[in-house]
Amino acid sequence: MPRAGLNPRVVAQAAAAVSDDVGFPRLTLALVAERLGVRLPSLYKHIDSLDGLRRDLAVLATRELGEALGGAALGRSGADALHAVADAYRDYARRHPGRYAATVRAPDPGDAEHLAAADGVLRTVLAVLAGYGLAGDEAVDAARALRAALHGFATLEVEGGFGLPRDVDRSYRFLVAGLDAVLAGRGREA
Amino acid sequence: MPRAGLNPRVVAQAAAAVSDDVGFPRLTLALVAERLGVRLPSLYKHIDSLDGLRRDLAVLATRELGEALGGAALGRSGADALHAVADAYRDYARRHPGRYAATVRAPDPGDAEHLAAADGVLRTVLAVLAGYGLAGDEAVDAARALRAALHGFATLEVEGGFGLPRDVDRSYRFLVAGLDAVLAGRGREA
DNA sequence: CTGAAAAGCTAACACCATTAGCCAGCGAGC
DNA sequence: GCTCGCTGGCTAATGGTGTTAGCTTTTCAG
Repeated sequence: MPRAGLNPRVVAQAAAAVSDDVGFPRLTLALVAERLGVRLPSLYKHIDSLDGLRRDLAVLATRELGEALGGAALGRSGADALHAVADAYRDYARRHPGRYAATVRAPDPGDAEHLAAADGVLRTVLAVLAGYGLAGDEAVDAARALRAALHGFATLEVEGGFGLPRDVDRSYRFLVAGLDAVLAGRGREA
Repeated sequence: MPRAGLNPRVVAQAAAAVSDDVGFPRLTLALVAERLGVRLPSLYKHIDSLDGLRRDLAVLATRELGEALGGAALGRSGADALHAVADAYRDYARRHPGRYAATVRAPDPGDAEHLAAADGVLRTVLAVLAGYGLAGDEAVDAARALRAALHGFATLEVEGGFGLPRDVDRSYRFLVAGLDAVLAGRGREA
């Protein structure tokens, strides 16, 4: 019997695929093993536990999200950058709902790899805010507000939380326009 | 052996307590039964399934949230109402994190009870927006943006997603001030 | 070619959700 | 006040899941 050639990275990617298919809360070792054509206990040669796999998935997804945001911000600034980054954020959540859900997991303080991934996202956001003239404590506040707005919208959209018939794209543009207005207002004062 | 005197409402309340204790994802029938001093299968006389219990909890929590928001809005208008409602929203999420997490579940279209609970929340939000002169489609956009911002902030705060040392209360005030500014700007135009 | 590390396997266990079927408490009505 | 029937709780059993232990076989270094 030839070997399957697994390693932690491949297993995490399979977990990402499963999570996107069935939803993050229904991610299960049985489904990951099935997708990899392997018996369930074999996974334990490459992961610590289900929770460990969830952490690995969070790192993978956070890294991907950071790359997507960074790519969107590249070569842009000001409102242009804000729109591109916000679009990239929403796109990632819609295209990879399971991965995105894994993203909300907070890194625990000693986890350098996870912290680095989260820092990648944060750096791009702070760069966008710098384009509005925001820095220091105020930039942290703005980054949190921005992330809260984007995360809340993405979650509610993906989770089907917008019941009313109003077009979601329009509401999204309303939100981003509002974010731009707030940041511009704050930036000018600084 | 005397009876325990359960009913669907009592079971849902126990589920709410468990969910606040251990977190919504770790809500389990075993823990609910233990809290009620009853064997696990006995719960099935009052619930349909674990998923059904999660729905019941969502209804309970959404109703409570609606009442909290409605109470906060009572007798206020404009920015005053916005601040009160936003504070009540954040408070509810912090005091009842498990219940709050249940809140994100979208009602399925045929579920009148759940829809009514969600409508209670929506009505209060729309009333606040009316105080800014917003109505119609624009009010729906604003309601979504407002909910996204509050939900995103609450989730990230409760989940421990704010890693930086900056005071979270200050960031929260920044967010609400921004919301007020956007709504005031939009309202004036109308 | 050989030996040892690593990868995948089977077997076993504990925990959970769910269903079937039993028995006891309790109220309606004679 | 007694009985009948309903209802609420129970035990037992099943299938699925995460986890560990221990075995076998592939694979690669020397």
